[in-house]
Amino acid sequence: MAKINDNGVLREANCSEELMAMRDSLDVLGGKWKLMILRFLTNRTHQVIHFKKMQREIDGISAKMLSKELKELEINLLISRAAQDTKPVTVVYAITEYGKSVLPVTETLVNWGITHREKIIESLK
Amino acid sequence: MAKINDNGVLREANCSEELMAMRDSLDVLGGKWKLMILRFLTNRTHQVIHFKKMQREIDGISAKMLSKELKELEINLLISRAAQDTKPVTVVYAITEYGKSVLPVTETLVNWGITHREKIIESLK
DNA sequence: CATACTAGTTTCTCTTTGGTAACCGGTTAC
DNA sequence: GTAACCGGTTACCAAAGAGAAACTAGTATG
Repeated sequence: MAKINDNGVLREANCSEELMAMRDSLDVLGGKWKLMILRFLTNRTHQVIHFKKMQREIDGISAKMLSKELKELEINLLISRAAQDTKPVTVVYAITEYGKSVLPVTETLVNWGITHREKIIESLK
Repeated sequence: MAKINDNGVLREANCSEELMAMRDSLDVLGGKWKLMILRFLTNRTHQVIHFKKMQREIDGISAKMLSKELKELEINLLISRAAQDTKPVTVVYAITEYGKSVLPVTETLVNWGITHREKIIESLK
């Protein structure tokens, strides 16, 4: 859309809008852990996921970072948090319907990572 | 693939591989500027792009960061750098064929950013 | 009573990231 | 000569990111 000519004028406005949209995305999804957490929860919609389970299964994440990232994801309505009256207290985290809209992003990143690794291995031969 | 049962065992192995692939991607593409730069260059394949032009058109990036990020992208073969014997010296940056493989990633991020902004605006009404 | 579990929080520290501004060499236009 | 342009680099500094470890509170188990 709005790609009427190729001299760059209308295209440039379009491009800057695209970069702004990407900046919006990166502000919410950027950083070391957020997309990892979202992907993890998306893959486990059939399981009940607790804090400690996530910490054990997402490689390298500390309790501090996990806690902080979960809060931010909850504020942006990408995940839900539900404390249970069990003993000891357990908290169930899950991806929201809105959080599932991020799936295409993590999907492309997973695919790119796989082909990138293949390329690196190929280049070492 | 490998989704033989739903008790979590085979699925989990698959998931951890996915997270590793995403970690690989984020190591190369993560950070504040790399995907922005790649998207910018992808959109301008029909134009000659110099350092100063990028700095002017990628909102908020400093010469220091641009220089640093371009080096890292070049090392990973995602962009090419070609110094021209003009006066003053100009340097032409372009996306490589391999760099174009990142297009699906930036595309999903652009799309998600657009719908996310729409959602935020909607929620303010 | 000691230990262990969940779900975090707090403190301390180090590293990374990132911005500003000055600067460099070379060239060209006024 | 001086100012301006290109393509950066360097120095300085502040803020954020991130890890390790200790710690809290409540419950339960041995």
